[in-house]
Amino acid sequence: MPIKIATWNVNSIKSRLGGVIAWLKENSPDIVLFQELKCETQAFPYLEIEELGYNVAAQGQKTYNGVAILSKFPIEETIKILPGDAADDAARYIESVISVSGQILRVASVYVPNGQQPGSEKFIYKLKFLERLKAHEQKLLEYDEVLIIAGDYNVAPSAIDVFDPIRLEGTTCFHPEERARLNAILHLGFTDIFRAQHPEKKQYSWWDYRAGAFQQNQGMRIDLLLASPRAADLVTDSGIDERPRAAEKASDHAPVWCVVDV
DNA sequence: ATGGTCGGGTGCCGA
Repeated sequence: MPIKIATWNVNSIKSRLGGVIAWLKENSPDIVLFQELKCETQAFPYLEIEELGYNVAAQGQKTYNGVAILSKFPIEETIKILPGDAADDAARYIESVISVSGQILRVASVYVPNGQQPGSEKFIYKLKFLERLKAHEQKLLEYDEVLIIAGDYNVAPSAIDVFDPIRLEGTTCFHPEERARLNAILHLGFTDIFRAQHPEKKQYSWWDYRAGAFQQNQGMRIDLLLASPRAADLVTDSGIDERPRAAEKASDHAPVWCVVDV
């Protein structure tokens, strides 16, 4: 049974709701992973989303961050924090077990910190967050499940994933320390679904609002769907839908999707 | 060109 899974950094669910609902209606993804809700949990537009046939698990906070999981299938259990740092209460991680006609699927929506500038305190927090994510994903791999951990990783994996790799080398989202930590996650056995399916394709998932970056296609591929070995074996299709990025009042990220035949 | 444009929330911060 083909299951369509999408990840999308919406950059404020409340200001994006019309476009998000239109995209959900047009594309009918079965599971959707949101980042950057920018609203508190109780302010999530549950009614409007549930009306489309989704169950919702959300973890928000005031002003910043915020992640959610939408599923047309029952959500069995959910955790709302990334283990490994009890002092970190930022709403950057949510993970659910989803039951698809008797089969178990585990998905997570992750919003990796942007990191501001290399060397800054926020950059160190980003690197530590990626290490925490690796430790958790390593544990999850032991379950040998169909597992997809997707979201805004805020790291472009390789030179092909940024519009000017020479100029951008060493800058935020394309720094060797970030790539090393993302690669450490991939080396656990995760597959970057889009890249595995489209080895040569230069396509981005994020474009800066400033300086006409989208119009000039000056972007980065920082929104990733990472599949466990069992999930990777079931992927039949994937892509990045740039159309919503061209719309009025667009998020600066495009949705990235895949199909898993469970 | 070391800028620029967004959203949140009400002064700037984060991206």
